[in-house]
Amino acid sequence: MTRYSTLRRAPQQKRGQQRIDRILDAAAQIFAEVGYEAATTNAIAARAQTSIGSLYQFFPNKDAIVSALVSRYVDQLRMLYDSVLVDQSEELSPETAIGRLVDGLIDFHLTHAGFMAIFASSPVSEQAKAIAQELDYENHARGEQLLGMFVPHLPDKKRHLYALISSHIVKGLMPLSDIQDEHFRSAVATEMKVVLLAYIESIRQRSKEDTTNDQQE
Amino acid sequence: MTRYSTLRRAPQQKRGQQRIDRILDAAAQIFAEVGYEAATTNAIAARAQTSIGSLYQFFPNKDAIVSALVSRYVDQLRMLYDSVLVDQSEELSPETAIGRLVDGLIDFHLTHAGFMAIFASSPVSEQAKAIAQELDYENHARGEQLLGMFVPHLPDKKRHLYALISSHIVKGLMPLSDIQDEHFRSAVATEMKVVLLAYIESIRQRSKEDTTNDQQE
DNA sequence: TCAATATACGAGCGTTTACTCACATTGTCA
DNA sequence: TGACAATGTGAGTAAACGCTCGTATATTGA
Repeated sequence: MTRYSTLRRAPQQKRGQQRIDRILDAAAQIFAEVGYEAATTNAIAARAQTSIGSLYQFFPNKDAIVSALVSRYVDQLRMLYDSVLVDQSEELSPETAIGRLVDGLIDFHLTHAGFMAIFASSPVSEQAKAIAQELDYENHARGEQLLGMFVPHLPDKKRHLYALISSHIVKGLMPLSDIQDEHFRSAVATEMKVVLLAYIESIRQRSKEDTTNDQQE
Repeated sequence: MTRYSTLRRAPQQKRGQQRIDRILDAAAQIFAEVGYEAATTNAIAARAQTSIGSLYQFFPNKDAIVSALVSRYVDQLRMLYDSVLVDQSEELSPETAIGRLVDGLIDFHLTHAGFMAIFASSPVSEQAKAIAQELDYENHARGEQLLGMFVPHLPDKKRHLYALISSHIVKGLMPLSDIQDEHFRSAVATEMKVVLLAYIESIRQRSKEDTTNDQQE
């Protein structure tokens, strides 16, 4: 249920919707190939086998195209998290949860390879930046959720910080899984899990020490 | 000893060199403020209190300005690593080495705040991209060097992978130290050290298991 | 079938921007 | 001091690009 809040006009007929989809697919490709600034609206229209006029029939400007695209991805990411975390029956061990999550995220990034690489941190428009933050926020919020499960009784502030760190670790490692061969990618996946689990373990350790100290005072 | 291999003409007089420096400083500011694409050469010249003509007297094009800038930073980064790692008398513990390194890197990023954030991963030109990879390479190579000290007898391939992971963890966490307040920044620094040390510990552990298994066979 | 609405088209307008060039000023060295 | 080189200047040029608008075609509903 991607929101086209940024559309100039909602499509009324089937061909309108199809054209929008084609434009978005083409845009994703071209952004991935040359980056946001260098991607011309004319090139996007051409790739989508339509005219520049048709493009602007639906999208008020270049920004709106990126926004719609990112919106699409945020939705997919949300679904990914839900499928990994929610539909499981009862208690997950950190190992299996992190394992599934990392595999899922790598797969996600692989599917949208180029675009994510370009977009993740380049200086696109304000509008798009705001929507992109949803993506970061989603990762962070889910991280907090998981941490809450694995390390109970963490003060809010600490849980917030730890989740922020974890999500940025993942963000930093993701690009590694985009480029290289299958074998290398699975090695990266393993390391990503190791890092996160080791970090969680250290959080647990420190949390235990804190409560011990509290009791002493 | 920043290389101006990209200059159109090497400055012969003092004022030429000064102008180049002013232009680079101005460029760093403007890139940080608005990003690479949106930064106009005219704006850079204006900020440097010079004319657009003078700018193009030395720099053949916009790319060359970024390249020179990045070159500058790579050199500074190299010096940072040397000061942290080399001039120490004998054996460093992982704790102190990582501690110094993280503090140094955060300080480095803070000094060049905006520019790094913009540049680190945005789709600038080919020329600049190549030089930026030097930066990544420097981080990776130094990571390998450190790992070699802390965990001897690691196969080259593994040391390579582990260093790659470590450098990308740092890269991912760096942006967190740019934005927020002093207190938050030091918390991030602490976590960064914890993560890296925990990761190194897990590498040590696994390396030990490997050799044990080898002996069993 | 016909009118009304939705969609499609692309030449071209207006603006922005990297970069040039003809000329002015300053520094160097005999 | 004079002459040559180095540096400085900014109006102007050419190209690129986002986007409009007048017009043509397809779809829908009655």
